[in-house]
Amino acid sequence: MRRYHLEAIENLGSRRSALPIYLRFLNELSLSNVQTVSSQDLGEKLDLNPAQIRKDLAYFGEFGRKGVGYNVDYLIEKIRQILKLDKTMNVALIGTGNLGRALCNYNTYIKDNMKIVAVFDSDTSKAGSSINHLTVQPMDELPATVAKLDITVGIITVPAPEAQNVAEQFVAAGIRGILNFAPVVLKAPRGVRIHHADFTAELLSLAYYMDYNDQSQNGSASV
Amino acid sequence: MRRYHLEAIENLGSRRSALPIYLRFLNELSLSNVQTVSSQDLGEKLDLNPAQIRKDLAYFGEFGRKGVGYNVDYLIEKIRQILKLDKTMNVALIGTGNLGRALCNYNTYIKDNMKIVAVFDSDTSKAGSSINHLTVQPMDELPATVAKLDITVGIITVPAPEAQNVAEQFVAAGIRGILNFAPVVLKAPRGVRIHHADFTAELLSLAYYMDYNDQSQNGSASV
DNA sequence: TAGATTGTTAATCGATTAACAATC
DNA sequence: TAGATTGTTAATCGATTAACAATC
Repeated sequence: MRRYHLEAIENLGSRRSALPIYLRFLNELSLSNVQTVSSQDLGEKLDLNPAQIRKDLAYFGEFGRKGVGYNVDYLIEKIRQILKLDKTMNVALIGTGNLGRALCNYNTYIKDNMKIVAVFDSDTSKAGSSINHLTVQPMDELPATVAKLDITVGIITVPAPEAQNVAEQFVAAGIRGILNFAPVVLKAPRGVRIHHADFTAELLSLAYYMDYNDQSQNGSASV
Repeated sequence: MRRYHLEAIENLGSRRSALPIYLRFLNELSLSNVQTVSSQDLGEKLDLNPAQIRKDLAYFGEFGRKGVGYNVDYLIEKIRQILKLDKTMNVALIGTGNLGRALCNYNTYIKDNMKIVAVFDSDTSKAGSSINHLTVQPMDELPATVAKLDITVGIITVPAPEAQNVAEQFVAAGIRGILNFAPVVLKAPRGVRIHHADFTAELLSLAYYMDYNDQSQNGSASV
């Protein structure tokens, strides 16, 4: 009786590696003036298999030195290059509910390379109001603003039923990547990348796993 | 030259199935008075392989009828049982920044089975202020409140450097599951389940994939 | 009955891990 | 030199998909 599949929902870290995750920890190390790190160290801290980390990095180049490890600052530089974090991207956000406003306030920059430069809401009564130095615009200004400000990324924070429609307006306006917070699976044409930031799914599965943990305490199974 | 690994960051949907995702779509169908659905239909809508969906569901029981498909309402009921969505869980949230406040306002219920019933902030000057009918409490009241209100789930919306510390306070107070929004990998003892809702990692990898799409348009590769 | 669709086995595919030669 | 740690190959493990008998 294996729990073969729901395991795949897994919390981050254990499975599926990710350069962004490495980068975050490397930045910490750099701040603490650590100069060198081994795949062993990284693996321990991030709960990953060292072989996996070496393989991930080796895929993009030879960044380490045998017998020594990885130079922290050099590795940071390389990963930033790979992830294209050098050039800043302009971001438009649609949906000025609580979550949308939170993101706008988060910082004008959400992470080093992403900057929210325009905010929209389909509710025209909201147009003209101000969020963290940005003026909320009506939807019909989207195409012109995207072109004018060279916006390449869109963030969707509208209610689920509106999300697909909003995504299509982003695509029509020429956006290349979308981060979707609405709890629906969105479709987009090839050439437009959609990432989902769906914490409601994480919450829903949490209860399941909490009980699963109960069981494993009564004897069997790992995790 | 395969992009073998970063593919794993993938947007939801394509790989790794998940009962919560099925449930969401089934609920839509139910609202539209659709009575029956096939793994084919589900697969098309959710961008998943029908065999995968059948396998996922079959693992928990025989919910379908050969030659017919799945009864929507029956399947909803079963999935809700599996995910333990029947009983409500009480949730405490720590960190009343923009994101924390957004979640509190989201609804007193965040999803059917989770209810934020207490809010904390380590900044004692914030204690006593009110967010959506909840009074912000100082951290030292956490253990007593968790016990009194039978809180089993914790949400972390503090800055990254504080997150591990906050998680440990949750654990000490007896919480069983944590949803972490801070961009760090948290450690917790066995028996405590941690899920990550890390949209910053999704954002960071977005740029990488947007360029990758460029390349695939110039000839090669799938995805 | 003929057509459809499940549940499940078998085949494929891909990802993770172990192991080790190369080398700092 | 001896010890450490990479990059990478080979072995394992697990997940995805195809295929099909069972059956509605």
